[in-house]
Amino acid sequence: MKAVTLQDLADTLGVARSTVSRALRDDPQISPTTRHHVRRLARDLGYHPNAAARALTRRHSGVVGVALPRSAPFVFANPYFSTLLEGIASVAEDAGVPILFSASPTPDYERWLREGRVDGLIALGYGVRALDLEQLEGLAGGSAAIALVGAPPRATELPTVIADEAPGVATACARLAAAGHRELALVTGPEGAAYARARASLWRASAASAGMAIVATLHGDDTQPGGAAAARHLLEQDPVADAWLFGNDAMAFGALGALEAAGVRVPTDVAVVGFDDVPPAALLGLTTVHQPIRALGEHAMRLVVAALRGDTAPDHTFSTHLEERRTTRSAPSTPAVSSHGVTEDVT
Amino acid sequence: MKAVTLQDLADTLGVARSTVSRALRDDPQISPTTRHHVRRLARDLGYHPNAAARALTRRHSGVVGVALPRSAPFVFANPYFSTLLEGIASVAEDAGVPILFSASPTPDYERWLREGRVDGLIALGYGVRALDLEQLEGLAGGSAAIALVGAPPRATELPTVIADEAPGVATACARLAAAGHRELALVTGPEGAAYARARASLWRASAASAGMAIVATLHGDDTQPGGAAAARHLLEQDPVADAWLFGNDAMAFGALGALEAAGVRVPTDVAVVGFDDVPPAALLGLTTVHQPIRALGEHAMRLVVAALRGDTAPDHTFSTHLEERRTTRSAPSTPAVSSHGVTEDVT
DNA sequence: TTGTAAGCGTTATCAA
DNA sequence: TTGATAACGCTTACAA
Repeated sequence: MKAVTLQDLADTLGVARSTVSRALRDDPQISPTTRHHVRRLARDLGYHPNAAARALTRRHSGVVGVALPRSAPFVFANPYFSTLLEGIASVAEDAGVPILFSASPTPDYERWLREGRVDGLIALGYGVRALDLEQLEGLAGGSAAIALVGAPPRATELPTVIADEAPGVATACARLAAAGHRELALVTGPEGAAYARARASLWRASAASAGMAIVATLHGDDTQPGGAAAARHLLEQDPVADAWLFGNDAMAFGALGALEAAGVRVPTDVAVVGFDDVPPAALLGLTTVHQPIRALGEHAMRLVVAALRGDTAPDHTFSTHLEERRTTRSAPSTPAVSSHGVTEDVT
Repeated sequence: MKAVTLQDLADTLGVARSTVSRALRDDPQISPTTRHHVRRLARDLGYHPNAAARALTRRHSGVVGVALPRSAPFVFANPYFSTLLEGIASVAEDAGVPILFSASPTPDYERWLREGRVDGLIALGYGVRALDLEQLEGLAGGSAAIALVGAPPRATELPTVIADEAPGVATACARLAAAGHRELALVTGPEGAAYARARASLWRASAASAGMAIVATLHGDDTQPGGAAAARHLLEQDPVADAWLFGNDAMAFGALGALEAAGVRVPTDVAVVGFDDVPPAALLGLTTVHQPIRALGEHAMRLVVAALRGDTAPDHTFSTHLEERRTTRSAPSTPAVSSHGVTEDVT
């Protein structure tokens, strides 16, 4: 039951184990015959190089870690992360790089880098706190290949993959204004999260310049139940805002369910706009700000793979746009009902 | 930029590195003072044990591999796998076990085990072929901790986590029959997949004993577009079966889209039943056979973690049930329209 | 309680 | 082209 080692091969072949090692790795200076013999024996005996020993001498593991921002139930229940992982994993697959992950909220990932368990790291979203960021920057100064996905808590030199949210938000506001909305409700992400704050102020600014106001702001937790709860709160207000903006699609899904349960018609009574455009959004006909999630993941892994090879991958700027579906109403074709000039807001 | 090693600590402290090693690991026989000194220095210098060296001497890595059945885009686009991973990852998180994965279709995982890269393995679904199965059985005879999720291609001694599909399917057929359906269409999974074949014959048998017949069978590819394509085919038949059974929810989602595009009303014109009950199914109101996907994943990881510790986890049988939602019609409350005796089929 | 020394399985350097 | 041999960083008998 013991594993076959290089020494075993060397012994039964009567050669030095360095010879075997070389034969197995296409070392240019090795006789074709011995190479052949060694390989045949290796196959016959089922030899597999020990990963730990190899990593120890080579001083790298060939593995890339992915740091998830929260615990497993949250991350895997959220299609945003699945889609990000889809992008990450598909590039990793092509590059032949195995991925190590743990959903632990503890910053295990920094330890992994230091322990040599992984050579590179992709840190997702608000899993990165200001404190960790400093550590990561130090590590990156060494040989670690690091990429961040999503807005970090502060400006950093670390390669960061992010999409410009302004275009999508601006279009959304323009459309909402054109459809006659004037007072909106906003359900943002967790209070502490930098990205949520940024997104919220972007919505506010865009709404203002489209001639609308945000009359109610709630903090959600980025989950579907959280969105449902927010919806119930919003429904209690008087008057109820007739267009609701969400910090992500998951919350919008929850709200849609709550709205249906309450017998409120969408988009007739209230319009709903999500954020991210995760796959189920299309299924449900949710109008949402589209982010190229999968492409973000792909690019992050590409950056890391390139850094691992000592190369540097080209930078790329991602954008967003509005995906208009069935949870918002379009601008009235006949301006009969609305007041004059309303349609001027449309871009 | 070089990493701090045990030797470094030993040198600056003037002790042997074995002493340092012991002090760092709560070795019972070590003086509290030296232990304290060592630990303080370790913290100050930012010492982190090298994972490769440790794995090399300890002969295990502490990592568990997850073998995905297909390539990344397929796996992560499918909520079934996300949910499975949710269960797997949440148990792993509690146990402090990192997860290594690659979505490569090649059986890399068997190599991983032999290379000592992972100590245990969870192989998902039809990623396991008959050939690999033999290898895995051999490995499990050694010290490898292996668990399978989903029906393997043939009977095996390997711990397998699976849900009994019969109850859910039986109820579905009973309800369909009660609602007046007599001729069904079935869209199964990939032709070669063992699980798809099993599921198909279960549907056939259950339908028959509920007095219905399956008049059309199509092979889908378990994806949403595949389901949409299947739906278009089914719509061309004459007459169109008025209840459609799908091998998984993803295909049912695709079909629902195609049906809507074709202007066919669900469930009035055709009833749709999915399989798995992935999260979006509830969102869409899809009637489907519920599998406890997350629990399956949790249990698989529990089996592996237990095996890693030399323990043995309790066996558990999972079941299925029908989740009735809006894509099937219920039995008529007044038996006026249907012939006598129809409602007798209801359990 | 601590030190010495022999591995763990591989790679790499230097001779031969 | 091949062979010794010294790392790589840690653990673990066995001594002291």
